[in-house]
Amino acid sequence: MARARSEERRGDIVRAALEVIAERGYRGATLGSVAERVGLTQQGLLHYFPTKEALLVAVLQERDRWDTTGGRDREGWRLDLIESLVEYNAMRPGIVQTFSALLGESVTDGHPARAFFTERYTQVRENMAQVLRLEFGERLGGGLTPEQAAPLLTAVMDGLQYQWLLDPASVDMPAAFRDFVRLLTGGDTSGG
Amino acid sequence: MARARSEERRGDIVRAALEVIAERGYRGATLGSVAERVGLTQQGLLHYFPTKEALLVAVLQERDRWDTTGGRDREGWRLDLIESLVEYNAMRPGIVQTFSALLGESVTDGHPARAFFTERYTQVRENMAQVLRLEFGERLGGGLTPEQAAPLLTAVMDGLQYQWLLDPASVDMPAAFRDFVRLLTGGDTSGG
DNA sequence: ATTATCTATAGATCTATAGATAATGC
DNA sequence: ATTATCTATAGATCTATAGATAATGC
Repeated sequence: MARARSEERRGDIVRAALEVIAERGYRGATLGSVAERVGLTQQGLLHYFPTKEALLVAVLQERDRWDTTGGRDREGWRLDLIESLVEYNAMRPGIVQTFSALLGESVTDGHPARAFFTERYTQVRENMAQVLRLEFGERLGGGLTPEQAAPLLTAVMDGLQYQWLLDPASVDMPAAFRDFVRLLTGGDTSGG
Repeated sequence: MARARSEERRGDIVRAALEVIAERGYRGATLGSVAERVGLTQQGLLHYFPTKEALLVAVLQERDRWDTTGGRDREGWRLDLIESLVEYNAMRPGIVQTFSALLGESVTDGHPARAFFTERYTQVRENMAQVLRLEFGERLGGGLTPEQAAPLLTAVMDGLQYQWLLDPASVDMPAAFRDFVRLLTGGDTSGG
């Protein structure tokens, strides 16, 4: 019972942290504001996560559960599932904002999420290359190899997220992503 | 004399701010650390920029001078100049880091750079569409219109910057960008 | 015993204001 | 007069530690 109650509490705290980080970034997020959101004092929160960085680690692990694109054991990805993921993301601006803010911060010197993102992107590029190879073989549109296309596919996903977060009315993220996939897979070149 | 000296000082301060923001982001950048870098006290710096936000505004204006891709009066851009810009960026990780960190932060609620980036991306997409139209007409690879391709081109530039900043040894940013341009312009599809 | 929370608080910072001092430019 | 800087400091925060209190689980 106690264990289960405790795990629940930790989950609540991580969810609150996701929200606060979306609103203010990790540096701007205070333990007090996360604690308040779950009805605890700041010191009460530290009982569950002994430091602010420990809470960040839990948040990053949550990301891996939520979006397994970077997962090592995910062989089952196909390009249309990635399109679906982008569509799903378009319905969850909060969570997209959390991780876009974290990615942005992570490039600063010595940021505690830096190693996480570096490793994650290495893995994501490998997985994307594998997905592309399995689905389209050695050559894609423009004569690109899967390894050449993988960082582009990844970049488009991230870059579109920023444009979309800044101006959702002007950027149709899923449609733009599908446009890119069409381009990549050497879709119709003739035009309408 | 005094005017000239003062402008110099302001320029020094903005350059120092670019560095500190690259290292810690805007929220993490303190006026004291910027001031120290130019040999002033924090209060001395406030003589030139009365608030932290005023300094940020100057930093964002500096971006517009440095990278005029978003400029309203830039009709002279061509795709190969944008490729050159990416190559140039690859030699300036510091400045790329500054603006990647700022972009990441800017998606958080009420961030003082948010309006700047929102407007800037609207302008950048328009400029990119114009460049693509002038150079390649109404249809690009995959049958995309210039307006469809513009957000993708923009997204690839930004997305590649994050991957490159996190792991410069693994991501050849200029080469990847050229790959994308080749893809976009319907380059060789036959493969090697 | 262990777990969950709280109050109190140390120790660091941070931005911004007030007001002094010295130098420069009419 | 104006400009450039400085010292002093108010007023807010922030993270993390110490230690108390109450409840839960052997």
